[in-house]
Amino acid sequence: MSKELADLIFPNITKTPEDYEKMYPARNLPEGAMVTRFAPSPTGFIHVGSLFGANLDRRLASQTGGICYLRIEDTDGKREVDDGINLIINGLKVFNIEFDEGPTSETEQKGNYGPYIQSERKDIYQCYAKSLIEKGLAYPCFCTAEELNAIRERQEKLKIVPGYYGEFAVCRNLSESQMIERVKKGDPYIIRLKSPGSMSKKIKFKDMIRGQIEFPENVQDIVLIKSDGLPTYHFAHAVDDHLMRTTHVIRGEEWISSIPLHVQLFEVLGFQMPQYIHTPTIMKDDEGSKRKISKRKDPEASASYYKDNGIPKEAVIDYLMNILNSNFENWRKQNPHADLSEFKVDPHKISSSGALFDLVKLNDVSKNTIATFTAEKIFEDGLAWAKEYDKDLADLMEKHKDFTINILNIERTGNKVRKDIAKWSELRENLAYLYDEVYFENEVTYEWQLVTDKTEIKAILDEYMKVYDENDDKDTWFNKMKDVAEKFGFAREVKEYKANPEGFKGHVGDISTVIRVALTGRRNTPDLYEILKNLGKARIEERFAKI
RNA sequence: GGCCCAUUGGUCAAGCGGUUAAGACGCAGCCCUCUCAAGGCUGAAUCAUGGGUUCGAUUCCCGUAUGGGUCACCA
Repeated sequence: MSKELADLIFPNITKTPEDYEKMYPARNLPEGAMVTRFAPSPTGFIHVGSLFGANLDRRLASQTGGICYLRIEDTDGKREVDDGINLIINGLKVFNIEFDEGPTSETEQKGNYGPYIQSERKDIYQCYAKSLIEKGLAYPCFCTAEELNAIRERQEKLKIVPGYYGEFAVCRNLSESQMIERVKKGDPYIIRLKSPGSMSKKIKFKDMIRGQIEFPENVQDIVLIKSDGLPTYHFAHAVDDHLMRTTHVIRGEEWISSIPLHVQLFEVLGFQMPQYIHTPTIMKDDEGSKRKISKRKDPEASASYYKDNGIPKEAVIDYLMNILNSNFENWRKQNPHADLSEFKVDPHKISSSGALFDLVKLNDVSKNTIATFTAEKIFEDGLAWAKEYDKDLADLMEKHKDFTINILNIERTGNKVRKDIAKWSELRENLAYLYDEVYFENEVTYEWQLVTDKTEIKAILDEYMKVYDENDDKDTWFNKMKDVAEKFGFAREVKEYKANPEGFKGHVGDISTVIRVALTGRRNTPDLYEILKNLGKARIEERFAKI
C-alpha cells in the first residue's frame, strides 16, 4: 500500500518482521512457566517499588521454572546516568535478585533474545514501524511542537479530549504523495500510529490483580518512533515483550491507563498479548494522608537506604513479601528458617490498593529475621556493615572476634531466642560497653538504681568478688547472688520482698543490678551470668576497680 | 476536567450473602522474670457514605464522598 513511503523513510531496514519472528522463536519451556522481566531506565537508582516488582518478577519466574530477564529501557537519553546498568545489577544483587538473561555489566549481555538494551534494538523497532507504514497503520507526522501546542490549546478551549487524533491529526490525512514530497524535502518528522480505534467502542482487559477492566478504545495517534529514531515506551513495550516472549508483564499500576493503547498496538502488530500484573504503588504517610513514596522526599524510597541503615536484605525482602502476599507472614512464622523459594507467590492474592510503607513493621520483621541467624552470621553480616559505616566498631569486632561471637550467642540458642537487634546499626549499642577499649577509655555513666550509696556499692562488690567463681553453674551462681543479697538485708526472692516490702531493703534483683551497672554502666543487658563468664574474673575485677 | 483504579481498626490485612468481623505491627495492662529483649495472657480500636437487590448485606448493583493514577517526541 505505502511501500514507497516506507522504503523512503527506512531505506536501510532490510529485515522483515518475519525474520525477527524466526530469530526469536517461542521459548521452549515447561507448561505454566512464566517469562518475566525487570525493565528499568538506567538511572542507577533503585526505588523500593522497583525492588518490590523485581522481586515479584524473580519469584514468579523461579517458582514456575521460567525465565526472568533484565531489559534496559534507555530510549530517553536525558535520564541516563553513567554506570547506570551496573548500579542496577549490583543494587539488586544485594537483595539476591539476579537475572537469567540480559546485561551482566555495562558492556556484556547474556541470553538468546537480545540485545537487551533498547538503544541497541533500533533496527528492530524501525523494522516493525516500517511494516506498519507499509500497511497504512502508521505515518510520518511533520507537526512542530508549536503546532501541537496550538492544537492542544484549541482542544482545551473546546473542552474536549486533548491529543493527536481524528480531525486534529492533520498529518494523518495527508496523501501519500504529499508525505513523500515532504520527507524528500527534508522536513523533520516522527512516526505516529494511525489509530484504528473509535471512542464509542469499548475494550475489555483482564489484569491478574484487578480482574476485568473496561476502557474506551484508544484513538490517539501516539508517537511510535521519535525524531532520534528511537521508539517510545509504548512501541518498545509491544515489540520487545513480544519478541522476548514475555508471558507476564509486571509493572506499576501507573501503566493501567495506557492499556487501551497497548491493546491496540499488539493488535495492529499482530502480536498475542501477554498477561499483565499491575502492582499497587507503595505509599507513604504524610501527615495523615497517603501519597506515593517519593524519591526526593523519602530516603526510604531508595533500596540503598536499607543497606545504609544496616537492615538485613533478608528482612527487607521478607517485608516486601508481606505486602505482596499477606499469607506470607503466617508462612514465615511457621517456617522461620525456610528459604524464600519455598513460599509460592500467588499473583491473584496481591492487594490492589497501595500499602503504606511501614518502617515500624519492617523493624519487627527484621528483629525476627535476625533472630533466625546464628551468632556467626550476625558477626559476619554485622561486620560487613560496620566496615562500611562504623569503622571503629568494625575494628573492635575483628580484634575480639571470638569474644564478640560469644556475646552475640547469649540467649541465641534454644526456642526463646533473644530479639534485641533489628539492624546492624544497633550493634554498637549492644556490644560496645563490653569491649575494654570502650569501657576503660571512656567516661562511664553508671545508672545506679535502688542502691546509690558508694560505700554500700563497694561493700557489695567486694563481697561479691569473694564468692564469685567462674566455674559455677548457673544455679550455683544465682544462689550465691542470693546469699549476697541476704547478707546485705535484701530479700532472696522477689516474691518474698513483694509480700513484705517493709522487711527488706530490696530484693536480689537490686543486688544484681548493682553488679550489672558496675560491670557495664547499664541497667539493661543480656543474661548477667553469661556476661560475667565471658568477661572472666580478672576483667570483672578490673571493671569493679574503675569505680 | 475526561478516563481508569482503590476504600475493613493508627498501619498491613483475612473475609468472598448468615462470622462473637481472623491474624500481624503499634499501643495499654497483667503474668513470667536478677534487668532488658523474648514469651504468655488480656484490652482499646475497623467494614467511607446514601440508595437499591435479598428473608438477610462488610460481601452483589447504582450513586456520592475521599484518596490515587493518567492524559508528552519520559519511562
